[in-house]
Amino acid sequence: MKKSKKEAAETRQRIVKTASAEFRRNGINGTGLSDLMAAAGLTHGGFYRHFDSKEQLVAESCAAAVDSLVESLTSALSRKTKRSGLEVVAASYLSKEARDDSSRCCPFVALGSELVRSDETTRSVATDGFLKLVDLLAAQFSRTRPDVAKARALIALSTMIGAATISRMVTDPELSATILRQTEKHLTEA
Amino acid sequence: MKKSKKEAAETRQRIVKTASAEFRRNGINGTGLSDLMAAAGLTHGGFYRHFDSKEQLVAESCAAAVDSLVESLTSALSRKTKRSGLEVVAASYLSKEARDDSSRCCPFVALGSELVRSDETTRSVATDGFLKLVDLLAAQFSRTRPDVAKARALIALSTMIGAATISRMVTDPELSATILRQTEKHLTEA
DNA sequence: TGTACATCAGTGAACGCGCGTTCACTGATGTAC
DNA sequence: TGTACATCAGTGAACGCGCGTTCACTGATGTAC
Repeated sequence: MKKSKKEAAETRQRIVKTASAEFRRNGINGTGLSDLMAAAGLTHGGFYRHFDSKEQLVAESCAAAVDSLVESLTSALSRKTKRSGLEVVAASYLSKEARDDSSRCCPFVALGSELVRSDETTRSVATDGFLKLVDLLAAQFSRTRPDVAKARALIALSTMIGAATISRMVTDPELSATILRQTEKHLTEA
Repeated sequence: MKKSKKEAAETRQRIVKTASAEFRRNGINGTGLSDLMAAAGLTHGGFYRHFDSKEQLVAESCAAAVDSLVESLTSALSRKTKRSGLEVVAASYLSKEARDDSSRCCPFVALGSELVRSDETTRSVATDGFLKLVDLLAAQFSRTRPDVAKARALIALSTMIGAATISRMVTDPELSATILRQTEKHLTEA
């Protein structure tokens, strides 16, 4: 049953990609390794050929989630429109579609309070990921002093992450929509 | 071993209060009923004399956490200072002390992404709690149209919740402090 | 007011279950000669 | 290039553990007469 090195590398990548979606969808605690491996088309026994522990996969899939978010934001930003960079990013964070598609959303929105309780390595990976997002957004504030741009980006991201989290938690659909709308308006008018 | 009605009611209250701290400290999934009951000075078997399920306790302790937060904010706001209401609230959300004391912090910061995955009842309780905080903060924006004050409060709370969550997640102490400081500055200068 | 009895808060053992992890095994892959 | 053998990706059963929940039991409380 042994697979070639190339196949094994593809399998590993598939597990990380699946995990990055499943963790965001069902939470870290809510995603068992058996279900996760099944979702990747494998049985659970093979997991430890690729990873030392579940926590290691959490860290890697958090990094993968950030990378795919950065990629999708970069691609949206490269489509030249009349909208500012911040408008594009805010629309991506604060649309109803993003709110309802947890498997593809920002990992800090989907997993925020779970990441806070993750181990040092995972939190360190999450920190790097957050800084990547800060840099990406700060770069959109052209003609602004770098330190000011970074502060603005940091605040805008915190605001979007908080608003997106609350908009998911709330049971009243109207309130949820209001949170998204008002926050987007606030960010793009300032 | 039966206790009087008064004692039983006190016990129930003690369990909710303990849970409200323990859930915030260790997360909902990270807090087992045995440990929780032990922390309240009881054995786990008695739990179901007071609650139908763990989830019911989650809902009640979320409400209790919001109530105690509202109380502590109200008390801080009533101490007349030169600071505006928003300044007082922001200081309370974004101080290092608040960041490091998870058992007493805002439940949306401590449990955000876990509450999103909780059941309808819990999320409904959380929604009511969020609206209480919105109203409390909106009331601080005097001489402002009520709908504008509510929008401002909603955005300020989202920002504080997002920033506080990220400041806890991040491994770099300097970055964590910067997030708190810049966000507080941003909120109180606007 | 006193007595007999039902109630029920709290105990601690036990339940089934799913979790993360381990392991013996299979058989295709990769390597040494 | 062909052959013998070591490697190891993936399988599926099994492990111990802690979880939420249930239950028989105890004995003080509360109630009916």
